[in-house]
Amino acid sequence: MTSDTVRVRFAPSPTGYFHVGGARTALYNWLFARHHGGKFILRIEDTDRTRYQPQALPDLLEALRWLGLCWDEGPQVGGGYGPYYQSDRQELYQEYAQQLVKEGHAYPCYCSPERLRQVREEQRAAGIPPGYDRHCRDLTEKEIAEYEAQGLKPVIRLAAPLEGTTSFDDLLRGHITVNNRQLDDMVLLKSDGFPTYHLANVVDDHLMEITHILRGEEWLSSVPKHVLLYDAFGWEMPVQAHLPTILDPSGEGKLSKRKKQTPGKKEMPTFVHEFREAGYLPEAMVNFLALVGWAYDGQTEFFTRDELIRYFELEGVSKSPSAFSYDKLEHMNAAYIRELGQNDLAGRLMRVLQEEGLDADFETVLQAVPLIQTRIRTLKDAIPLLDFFFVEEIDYDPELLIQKGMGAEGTVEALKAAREILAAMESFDREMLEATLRQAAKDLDLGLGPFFGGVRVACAGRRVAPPLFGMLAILGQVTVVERLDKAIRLLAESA
RNA sequence: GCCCCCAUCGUCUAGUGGUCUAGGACACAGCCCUUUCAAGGCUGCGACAGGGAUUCGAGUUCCCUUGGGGGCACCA
Repeated sequence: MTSDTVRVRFAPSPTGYFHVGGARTALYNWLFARHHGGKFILRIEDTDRTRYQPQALPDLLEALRWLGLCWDEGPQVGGGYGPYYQSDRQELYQEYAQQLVKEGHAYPCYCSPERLRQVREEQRAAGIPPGYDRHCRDLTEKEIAEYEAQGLKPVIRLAAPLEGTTSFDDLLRGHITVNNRQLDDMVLLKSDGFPTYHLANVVDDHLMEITHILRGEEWLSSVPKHVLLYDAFGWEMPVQAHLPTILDPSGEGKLSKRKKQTPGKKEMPTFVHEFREAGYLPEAMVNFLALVGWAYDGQTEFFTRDELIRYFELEGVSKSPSAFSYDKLEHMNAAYIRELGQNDLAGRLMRVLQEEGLDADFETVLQAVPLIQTRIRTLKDAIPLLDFFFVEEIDYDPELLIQKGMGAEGTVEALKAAREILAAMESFDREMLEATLRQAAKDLDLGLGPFFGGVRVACAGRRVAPPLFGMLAILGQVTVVERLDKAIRLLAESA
């Protein structure tokens, strides 16, 4: 294959929020296109009016942009093969369907949905594979005229061969053959005039000169039907590669089909926008997603975008379904956060803090970044480590102040001592704070843990907080003394 | 029920007949470091689904079984 002829497409249907599984498919298509210097096309398959969701399209476009998967042709960017919305291509599908009817490859079917359902039920009851019984396949001109006279709107069905076999090659799975008896006469054009996936997909892939189809494994069993269509049209079928399914972390069932609520467990994101909101970095998502079903050498796990483009090969794509590991994603996200420049991280944290309703200022966040950079796995993890910098009064349970082995009274004494020492300091920088407080602990004969622990809770309102000295320096002497005073008062009151 | 696909540690995977007493990563456990929590360092736990066949030799090839996944719409 010549590298400049590769054309791949990602063709989602706007029926809901954009899912990570779809993102992985889009990513592989994008990587494949970039690797071969080809084109990545985005096509919107909006042919189902009943499932259409208006928020799905903006969600999809935003998610793809967030992940950095820019498309060369498609919505908002145009291209020479448009339109890229199938709803704008209706006449095209109707023409092609009519062509097939004319040539005897397809026929109108007037069966009602009720009849079809009934047929299926009977088949199921009888233990035979469900499928259309080809009731309308050999209608006479007269019968057709009668149906039309009744005002019935037909669907157009493909006249699939009754015998023989159909086979094709999948780049990942090799040669696949099915018995034509398994194929039924699929609907190409619905009675509302819209095409089904099968027709629209085949027509568009041909017209858009798609060279490689990389899509989810769930499509594998409909490829034989597509082969029939390509044959009927006399077109060459693009190269096929069916990507393994992404499974729920339990390994049971597709991630996209998982029940959102697992009792007793926290709800994990599955939509791309949810990952963004949860504080995952797009570069980490891309790196991680690339590795769900693909490996380079089994050793390297961190790749820049350019490295992914350079190394990505279909040959490295796994055939078996893979579970989606949130643990590994978090690990990778944390690693990416650690690699971020301080200004960069601070900027990203600002957005998260503001979304949380905190009145954060960039300077303070930037100062705090070195304290928390190794402590957060997602951007959202920063909230409990930073929120107390940006509120007037912190609110917490006074019980938290009490340190192990010190009791309430001992803690009050330690806090009072710390308050006096801190209030008396002339310079409040990190080094000075560390030197002073360490000396104080020694002088007071107090353990570092309990002594520092009380001050930490008094100033942060939490037992887990950023490293003490840096935190105090950022808070500033006035605030620190105020908070210590309050802590002493609270503890005295509750005792 | 029928059809298709798949099968290495709990998970993601490396492995394309001999270098495999099977490598890496996540998770988990222990130790070190340590003011909390992390990060970091070291160590440990842990897999070729089962059975046949081919071969001097099989994780690697073939068959069967089992298991898992997907599909069987006027949805994509």
